[in-house]
Amino acid sequence: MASPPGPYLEVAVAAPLVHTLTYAPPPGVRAEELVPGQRLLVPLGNRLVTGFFLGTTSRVPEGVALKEAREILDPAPSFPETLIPFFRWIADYYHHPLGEVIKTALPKGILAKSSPAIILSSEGKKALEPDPPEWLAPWLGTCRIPPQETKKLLGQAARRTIEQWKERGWIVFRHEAERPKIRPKTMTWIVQAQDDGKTQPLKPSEEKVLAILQELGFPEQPVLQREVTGIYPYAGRALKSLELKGLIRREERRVFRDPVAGDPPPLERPARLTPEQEEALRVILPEIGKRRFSPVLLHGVTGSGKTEVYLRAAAHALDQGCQVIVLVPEIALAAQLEWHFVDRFGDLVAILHSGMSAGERFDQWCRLSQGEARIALGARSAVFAPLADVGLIIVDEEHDPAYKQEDGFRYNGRDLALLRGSLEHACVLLGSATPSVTTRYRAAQGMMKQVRLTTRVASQPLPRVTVVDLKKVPTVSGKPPIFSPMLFAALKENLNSNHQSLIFLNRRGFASLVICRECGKVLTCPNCQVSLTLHRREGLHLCHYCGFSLPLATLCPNCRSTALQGVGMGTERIEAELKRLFPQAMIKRLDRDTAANRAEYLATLKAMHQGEVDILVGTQMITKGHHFPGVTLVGIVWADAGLAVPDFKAAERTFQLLVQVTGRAGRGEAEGRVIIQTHQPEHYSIQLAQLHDDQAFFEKELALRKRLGFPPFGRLINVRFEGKDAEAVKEVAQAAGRRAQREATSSVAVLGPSPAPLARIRQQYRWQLLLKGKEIAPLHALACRVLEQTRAQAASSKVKMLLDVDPESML
DNA sequence: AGCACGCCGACT
DNA sequence: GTCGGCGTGCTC
Repeated sequence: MASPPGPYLEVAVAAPLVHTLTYAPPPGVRAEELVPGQRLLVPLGNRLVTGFFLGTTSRVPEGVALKEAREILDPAPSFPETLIPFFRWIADYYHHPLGEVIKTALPKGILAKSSPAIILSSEGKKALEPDPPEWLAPWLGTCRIPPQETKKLLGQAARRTIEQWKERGWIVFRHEAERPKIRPKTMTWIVQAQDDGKTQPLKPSEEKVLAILQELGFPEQPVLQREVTGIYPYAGRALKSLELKGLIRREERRVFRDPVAGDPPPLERPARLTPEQEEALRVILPEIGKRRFSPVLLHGVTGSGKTEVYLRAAAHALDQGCQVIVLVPEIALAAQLEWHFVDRFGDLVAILHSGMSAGERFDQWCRLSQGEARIALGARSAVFAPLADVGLIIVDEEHDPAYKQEDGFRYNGRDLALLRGSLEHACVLLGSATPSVTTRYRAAQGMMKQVRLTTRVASQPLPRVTVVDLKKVPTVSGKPPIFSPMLFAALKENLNSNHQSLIFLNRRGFASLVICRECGKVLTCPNCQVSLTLHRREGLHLCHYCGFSLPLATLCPNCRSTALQGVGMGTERIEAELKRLFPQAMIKRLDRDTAANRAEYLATLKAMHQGEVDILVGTQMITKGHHFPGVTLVGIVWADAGLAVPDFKAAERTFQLLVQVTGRAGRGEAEGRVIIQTHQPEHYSIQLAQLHDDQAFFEKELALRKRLGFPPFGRLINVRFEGKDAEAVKEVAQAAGRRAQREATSSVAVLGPSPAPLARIRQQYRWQLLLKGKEIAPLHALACRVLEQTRAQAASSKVKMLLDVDPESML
């Protein structure tokens, strides 16, 4: 069959294909009529899948039998054309198939698939009609077995029979596209019809419905069909006949499901800005609407009024005719900013986050595409919002590790915000009280502008911070107590004076790390400066970056002491201990486990706000964004827990967390107090957090990173290996490691392979191979070659290989 | 991913 | 001799 003349369509399908595919336009459609971003139904193998039209092309790849696209799925594109270069860049950078990138970017559930239906041919009908098998009888009339039933039959004994019939030509399989599950929600309105002058007799039910309509204000006002059926449940039929008689007209109108339940609480709108806020806006506003890439760091201490700066910047962008994207690290935090934006901008805001139903998300997406909403607010995936003229992208708490997606395609929302800003010539405003080392470095190097907010809005003083050395706390039965005498006394005092307390455990760590009871140091790798993990079974302390190990029975490399001790602790244990110590107190816990139940989570927050909770125990979750004016004491149980994570960002995270959690104390009238318990009071991240000296921390950390070649002075790609068979994973990882070593150049260092810090998750064994180098390009090249060379071996032993570009965490 | 093709053990 | 297991490789 001769191919129709070009141009052809370049299409990305949602399958793990490295290249895009080329199709001929659907029958009767010219390529020029299609709009990039439009969804098409295309044949792929012998099924039909959704494809995204990216643009026309005049060339058909060699040796390819061109197929026709089947149909256009919707008249308007799913995303603006401006996003296509963004998607292409991402696919390339994160080594992820383009179609899958697009699939991830779009709201779930809009991808159409196809499944086979059995169609009976006329010979088949003739042959089978006299004596059909029982299961066929219901379908003989229509000669079609719908896909759902077909699927069932193919899984049964009937399968063989069906295949024989197919060979005889009695049946054929026809692939039918399934309608995507998520569709616009519409409601039916009853509106006045054009009067054609004819009158027809009415049935009693029709009379009744007309009377109800009149009562509801018809025909002056349109009436919702649902209202009518609410009064008279059988109105549907009558309405249909009334429409046929030309007395009314029914209209389907699009409605948007509203994700913001209820009205926002009344929020303060400051009449006047602080001088620092004004100064910040003097810098930021001119960068917006200029249609040029302009990254700005907004470095403001907790409580300094960053939100108001965001709101004014967004308002300015709207005035300039631009659209705005606001990213927040996670939903728990989104709620706060969400209220502020909805309060200020109303329906112009579309909320996109994972806590919403697929239908709601889809609606919000459509409101943005159609220009009805002009501000997209949500977690990291909101960076893909379908806006054609973005003038401002705000990234709140830009340092937050939650911006990194840790499964599937591992992108970083903050980095993509910067990329999108540069591709679409927008201002990108990165806000944080504790900016990441990389961002601060960029600002210091003049790669982005920087503005600072150094004073709290209500000019509360920063709280008094005390550090308690856990090494000097007497042990109870050989183990250190959870609460030092000082923290215990402070908690007791706070309870007596009816103030609230926060107890915080930075538990990114896990039980299997080793601390020296003499000097407080955690065993670390001399090559990578990350902590060693205790592997009791193998009898080793192991580095999860480079594979360095020490024997189980080792002396502390720092002080030669034998007093090495495994440590581990969790919020649950702390809660139990608190309940034992203060049986009369109201104690609540907030962490990933308890927050899984949203109702319970909100109830705890509410009780906290109303002052009913005496002590709140939690993980990082409680450090973020919450404003608890009643809290006067913050206790950090084990500040160095996070330092024990085998991760080059451990010190940075610890510092950020301590500063953030410290900011929770004393936001009301009473002065705040913070007690930091730690085995390592001399560690710079703890000392400098105590002093609130982020400049000193930045400089110290930067010097360290420079020496070790970690970001921002170098780049990382982590090659991960996963599989059910521990031996196979190890073998594949080691084979890949040998290849990488062989190919390593002066510009790439190969660390490992080594078992991943949490070597087994959900029955999957995991190893990793870390590539480190000054530039990303050679890392990419090496990673690709190693993947390519190892692919066959990995596939045959069922080991999955994944790339994590710019890893945020090594867990 | 999904699906067909293809090449070896246990059944009528 | 067939049925059916899942390794291998491709999809415009």
